[in-house]
Amino acid sequence: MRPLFHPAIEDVQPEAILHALSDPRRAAIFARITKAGCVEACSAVSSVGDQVIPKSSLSSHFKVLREAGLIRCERHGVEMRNHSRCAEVEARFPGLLSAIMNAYAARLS
Amino acid sequence: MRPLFHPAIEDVQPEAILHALSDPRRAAIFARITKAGCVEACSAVSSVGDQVIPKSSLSSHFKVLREAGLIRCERHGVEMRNHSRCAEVEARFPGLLSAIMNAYAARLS
DNA sequence: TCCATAGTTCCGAAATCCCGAACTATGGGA
DNA sequence: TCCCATAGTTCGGGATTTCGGAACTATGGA
Repeated sequence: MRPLFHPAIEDVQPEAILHALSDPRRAAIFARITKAGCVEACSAVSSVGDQVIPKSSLSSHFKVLREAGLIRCERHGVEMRNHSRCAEVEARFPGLLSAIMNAYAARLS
Repeated sequence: MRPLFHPAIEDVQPEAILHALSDPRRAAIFARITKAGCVEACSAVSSVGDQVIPKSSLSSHFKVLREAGLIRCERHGVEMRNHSRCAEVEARFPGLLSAIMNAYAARLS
């Protein structure tokens, strides 16, 4: 299996990050990966809140996060390990990710 | 003409803001309004960079920004005045807008 | 070799975006 | 008052994107 594409940090674009995180489910997935540092599998986040996400949709959400430069994915055996690239992104766009994640956390709903 | 809908600041959702600003043209429009405090008309921003935006598209971009809670629009005679709501949004989601606008400004391309 | 698990790809339906054309609203003449 | 010009919205339908079930691929273990 060919290695997955990951953009270099200098190629990461703000619009891609905003688009990726403008979906609350993707934002929740990213928050979980970031909090855990590394979530072992896509299937480890097979639901967000009480909402079950079909695995084809989940796969494309991970792809969007990966191509936006937010996570790094590598296969370990039969499963995928997803790492947050928040430190890199923070260096390139200071304050962006924390402000976004705080905004979601601050939401009442 | 009935007054335009504006969400109360407590109803403003992070995903709506991220979606609105994930389009570079909308982000540029919002930046211009914010910088100016108040841009007199939609037609005053009829192009972004060297790219001309048709007025039907422009109208819908303003609608997205307005419904996301980012701007306030009121008719003055034949034209519209658009005000940035950045102070309100800043109070609700601290650091969010400045981080986003800085991210766009930091982009090389 | 066969099977189970973990993800990806495919594809059709649904939703969204885009923009030209037609329409509406307002104010300024004549 | 009537007509026109300007400013912006709405409509319609074609293009693009998103969603998710079903089929497929990749890996490791029995």
